[in-house]
Amino acid sequence: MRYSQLFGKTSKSVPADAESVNAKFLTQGGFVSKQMAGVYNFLPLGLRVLSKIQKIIREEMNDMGGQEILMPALTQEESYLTTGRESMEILFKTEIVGGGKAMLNPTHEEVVTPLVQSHAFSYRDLPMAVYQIQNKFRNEPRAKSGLLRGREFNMKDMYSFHLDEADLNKFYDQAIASYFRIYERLGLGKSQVVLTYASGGSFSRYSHEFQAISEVGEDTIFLCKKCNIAVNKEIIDEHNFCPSCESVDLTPSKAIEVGNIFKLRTRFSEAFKFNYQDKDGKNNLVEMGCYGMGPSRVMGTLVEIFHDEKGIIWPTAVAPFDVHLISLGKENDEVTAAAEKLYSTLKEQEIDVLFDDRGNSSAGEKLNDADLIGIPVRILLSKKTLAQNGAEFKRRNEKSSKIIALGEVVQNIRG
RNA sequence: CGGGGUAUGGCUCAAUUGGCUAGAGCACCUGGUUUGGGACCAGGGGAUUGUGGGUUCAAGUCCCACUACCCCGACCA
Repeated sequence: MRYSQLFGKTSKSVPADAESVNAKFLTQGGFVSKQMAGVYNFLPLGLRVLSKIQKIIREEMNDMGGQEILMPALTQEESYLTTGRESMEILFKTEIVGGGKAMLNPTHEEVVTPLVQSHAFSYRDLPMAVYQIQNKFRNEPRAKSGLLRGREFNMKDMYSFHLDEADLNKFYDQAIASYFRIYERLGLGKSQVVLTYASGGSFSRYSHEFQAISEVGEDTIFLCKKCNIAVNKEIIDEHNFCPSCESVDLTPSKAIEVGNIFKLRTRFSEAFKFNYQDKDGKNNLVEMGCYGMGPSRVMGTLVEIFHDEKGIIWPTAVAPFDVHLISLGKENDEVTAAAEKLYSTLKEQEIDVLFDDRGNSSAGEKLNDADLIGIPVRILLSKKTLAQNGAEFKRRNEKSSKIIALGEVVQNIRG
């Protein structure tokens, strides 16, 4: 991609209302553009990052047997009356012309439960799990912090259906492992995302949150350093010890919730009378679990965790491009020619490259933009580097740069 | 939903006690110069000052209402 043709340029000044780091850098870098409070447009750079996050999540969900579907954003009021959740304050409600009401789904239990019910009748159809990646709508009293708390936001939600509690428990534990693999691939290790015990609702003792340690987080968790797990505020109010080792030595820490899983048990199958028939011809309620993770919030979280004063430092797996190629050449000079040639070579090698081909921008402007956008590897061509028949190679997360031979650029990028 | 703050070209800001044709920087367009950390010269386009009322000879400026946005808190199956 040529930077000169990219839709969504960087800007030197940032809107005064972009206070949080993720809103500031993502807006300034041309990744997103705010529509209204808590609602964002994703521009080409931003969509690339979001898609990469979704791809990783999708692969792991498929890996644990989830089947991807797509449910509607809009659902008739009746389903919410069935579960008694029509009174949730965060529900966006709208009138249907000709009568009736519809809701913009804040989560999809009201959709997925009757959907699966209409296609699964026998114990032979279970267990199974479906998931989708789709936008959710929540009428938050206060949207805040850029992508961290929105009114419309991207969400992966998986729902699992089981014959009994034991099978639910087994799948639930697999989901925990799967979530940690996702965070790991996103660049967040076990010291950065902590399994956190939260209140379980009426049918199970605990639910679990995945909390990314960050000063800007709106949650406070209480960390047991011995077990590397935490409890949230609700739990600490009930009993102030680690649920695993019962230690009382808990350290408070601010964190961003980047995942949340629940054992729903029969909360929804009961409401919709979702029974299956077992071997003996007896009807039993289906056991359910749900597993949420928000790609857009994850994206904001990554910016909050991986940045410096100049801009974003994307983890390799989610960076919008692999390489940021900068030419400091003039129109029709040898530097420009060499950069064009290198750009073609990189594309031929299927390396995803953003080529800053602007002829009328200063070196400083290009270098600062590269730091702001945060692509992991920067390759720069100038008179100086060409004098050595080379290119400058610099990683975004390192201070130093080095000159490498023009013929070895590809292997340096891959190495 | 309670408290605090803000609203002026696309963006960041200015405009004296209420007083002349609402200024500047960035961005954008034209021409020229320039290229290793946000260059320069010349010219140019772009605003009914968030919305609606009110006071006044005169309102960006004062008053009232509303709306939007940001921050703190509450809320967050």
